[in-house]
Amino acid sequence: MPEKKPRPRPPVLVAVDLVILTLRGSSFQVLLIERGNEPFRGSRALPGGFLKRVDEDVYDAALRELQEETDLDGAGLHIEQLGFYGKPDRDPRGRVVSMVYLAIAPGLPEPVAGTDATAAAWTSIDEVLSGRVPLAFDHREILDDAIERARTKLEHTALATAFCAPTFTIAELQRVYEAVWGVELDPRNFYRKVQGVPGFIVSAGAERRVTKGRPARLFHAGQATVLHPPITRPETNR
Amino acid sequence: MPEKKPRPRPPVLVAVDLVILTLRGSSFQVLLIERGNEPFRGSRALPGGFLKRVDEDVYDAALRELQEETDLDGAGLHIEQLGFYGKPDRDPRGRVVSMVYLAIAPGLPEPVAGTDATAAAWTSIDEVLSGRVPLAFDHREILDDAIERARTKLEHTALATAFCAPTFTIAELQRVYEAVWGVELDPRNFYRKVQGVPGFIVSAGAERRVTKGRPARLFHAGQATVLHPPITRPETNR
DNA sequence: CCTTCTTTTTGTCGATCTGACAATAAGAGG
DNA sequence: CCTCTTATTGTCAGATCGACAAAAAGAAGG
Repeated sequence: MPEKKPRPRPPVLVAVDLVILTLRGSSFQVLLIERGNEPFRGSRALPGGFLKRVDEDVYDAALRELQEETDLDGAGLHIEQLGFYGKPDRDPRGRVVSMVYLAIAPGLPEPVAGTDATAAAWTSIDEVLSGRVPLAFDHREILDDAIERARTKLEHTALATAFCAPTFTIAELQRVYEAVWGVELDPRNFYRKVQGVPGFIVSAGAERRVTKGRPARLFHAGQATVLHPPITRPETNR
Repeated sequence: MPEKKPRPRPPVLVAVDLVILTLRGSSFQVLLIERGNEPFRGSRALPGGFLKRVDEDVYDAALRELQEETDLDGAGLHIEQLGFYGKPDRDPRGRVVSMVYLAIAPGLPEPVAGTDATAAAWTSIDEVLSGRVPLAFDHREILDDAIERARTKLEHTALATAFCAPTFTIAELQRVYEAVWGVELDPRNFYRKVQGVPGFIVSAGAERRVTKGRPARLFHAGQATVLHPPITRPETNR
């Protein structure tokens, strides 16, 4: 916080960016836009923008960007701070500090085309991590941080339920862990383990939903945010 | 990230604040300054300030503030991002967004008096949490987040070693957990558990250091950053 | 030197948890 | 009714955990 007599404050621009992760089928995906302006015109980038009014809350700005890019209103959607990115040379246009939020959404239909010349599209995480889809600015680094955060929080928080619809089966929850961690889990042990965590998932009546085999019970997210005991990630995969 | 034609950008100031936590004896403490200027003149606050130059890295600014307030040069010291705080009304002087870092230091001697009319002092966490020491701005909220972060990270990262000198005993490490969590732990089980985590602590020769009872072996931090298995917090204490 | 006290380190034991994997249950589709 | 697929319940040996005993290694005092 400030002290001293009024000094000239460096002109720094504050941006708000979003990493929106989802699961479509068994594919771990992120929402990217195609930039319509320089710099990095034509490149993929994370959705985001600057504060609109001087009194706009940073969190509200994130919700606004979210709604501009997707048709999500943020209700029931998981949003948390990821961090800030403020290297002096990260934007060639000048000094820009980005406040980045991480949002987790259940599998959604095709994204809405953005306002102007921007087109939003779900992109496979693998496509980005392999380098086939290069990202503008330092957004690759930001995405790496977001993925690492999601992988870690899956272990000891109820974050996995944010990838699921309001009601889901245990097998669907397992697919979240498998897709985000990139591993295969034993359904029997996963079933037992998940049910053993108090407050993680609660039965949603005796309902059922069908695909091919035996009908599965439906659950919804419990009130627990931290998992005791945690769902541990197999050590073979990092 | 930005799009569109050049628009007027809201004048937002970027501040950098620090939560510096340490352990002095068995007391969990935070470094606070006494504000020498309005607003909140005379109140306690977290150390921090604005970027000095337009091309100053945010992280470098945090290191600079750290050195101005303590005589630490950041070497061997744990520093991580805590988050950003950007509510529109958090600073009566105008729109200020704070980027906050969390620093963990081993028990240090008395802090250095700050530059101008500011005095830095270690303050017991309990004094602040109980409300006996009110903080300026939204710094109470920031400190709450920092403490929560430290408590959680103690469980599954090697953060506890950042509270210790380069070389330490297992009993000293235990005191870190006990002070930060506010619990008592069984020395026998703690000893066994800590040694069972690969890469957490490594023996520092057959050295020893004395107080009263049997001499203890010395260790230093291993290369592990995440703990497998984690050091679980007793459920009695939250 | 011997006894007492303190703190560290090594064990022990039963309850619990975990991972590998068998077996059963409940439909769908012929 | 038979087969195929997926969900759910069991089983079992090895690992882990919390509570607690016991041994080890000095310091302090007589």
